[in-house]
Amino acid sequence: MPEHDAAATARMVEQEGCPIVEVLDHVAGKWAIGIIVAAAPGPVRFTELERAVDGISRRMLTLTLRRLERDGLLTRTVYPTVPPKVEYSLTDMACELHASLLELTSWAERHRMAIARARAAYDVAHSAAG
Amino acid sequence: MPEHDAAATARMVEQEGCPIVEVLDHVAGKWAIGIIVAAAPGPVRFTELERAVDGISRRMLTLTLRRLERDGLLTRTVYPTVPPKVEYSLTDMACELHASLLELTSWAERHRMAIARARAAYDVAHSAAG
DNA sequence: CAGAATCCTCGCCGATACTG
DNA sequence: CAGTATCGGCGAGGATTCTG
Repeated sequence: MPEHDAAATARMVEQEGCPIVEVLDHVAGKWAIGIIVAAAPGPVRFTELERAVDGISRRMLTLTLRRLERDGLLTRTVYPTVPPKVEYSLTDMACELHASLLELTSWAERHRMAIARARAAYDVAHSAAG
Repeated sequence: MPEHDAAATARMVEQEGCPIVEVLDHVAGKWAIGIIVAAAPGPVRFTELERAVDGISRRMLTLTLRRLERDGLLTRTVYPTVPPKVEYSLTDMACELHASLLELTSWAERHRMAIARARAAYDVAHSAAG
């Protein structure tokens, strides 16, 4: 049983919706970004995502997929075959999001070196001096 | 004492830089987005940020500011007056990021209702049925 | 293949109190 | 005004094991 707070959920629907900070936390969360970007080209299977996202554990992949599905960003399609086959696709809502997320990962890729250097500089400055 | 793992930091600088997932986790983290967006128009003071970011505690504001400064996204300027005055500004690197983050918050704003509804729907579907 | 279940650890994060 | 210090709960998240 997930047992999410039903009262809180009802309040959200009747009022103004989900708090922005919570939306962003889900949608731009540590693993969600990679998953959405990886799922954008088309239906993707569980194991493909596991390889694509890099560093994610099976557990966190499952949990994040469930949360994204609950938020209406992913659709989950089960094919009752042996072995089982499950495909994840972005909803229209998530497709709209995809471009921004791509920009984000592109930015991260371009600046990862600069960030590493900034950190090292900060660390020496704040260990030697007070 | 921050005591970050110096060996790991050195490895990052010499090799390919900071892992993307970690960059994204910092830059698009729960509070970082709001802070960067709020600081984009120009130098912002601590208390302005505290009011702007909505829901953030003084502690998390401080910690997130420090982390963003360490990553080279914010510059912190202290004016030795009484009472003290501290201003935070985005670095060029962070300015580049700002546009993407704005798109993100805009998306979140537009879809918060839909997300709340999706959740409610998911919850009833997965409590009644198996 | 695509998970569910369990255990355990670590860091986020709020609450509170104190300071230059 | 702009922090720092400390405590404590709770959830993120890895490792491992089991399953239809």
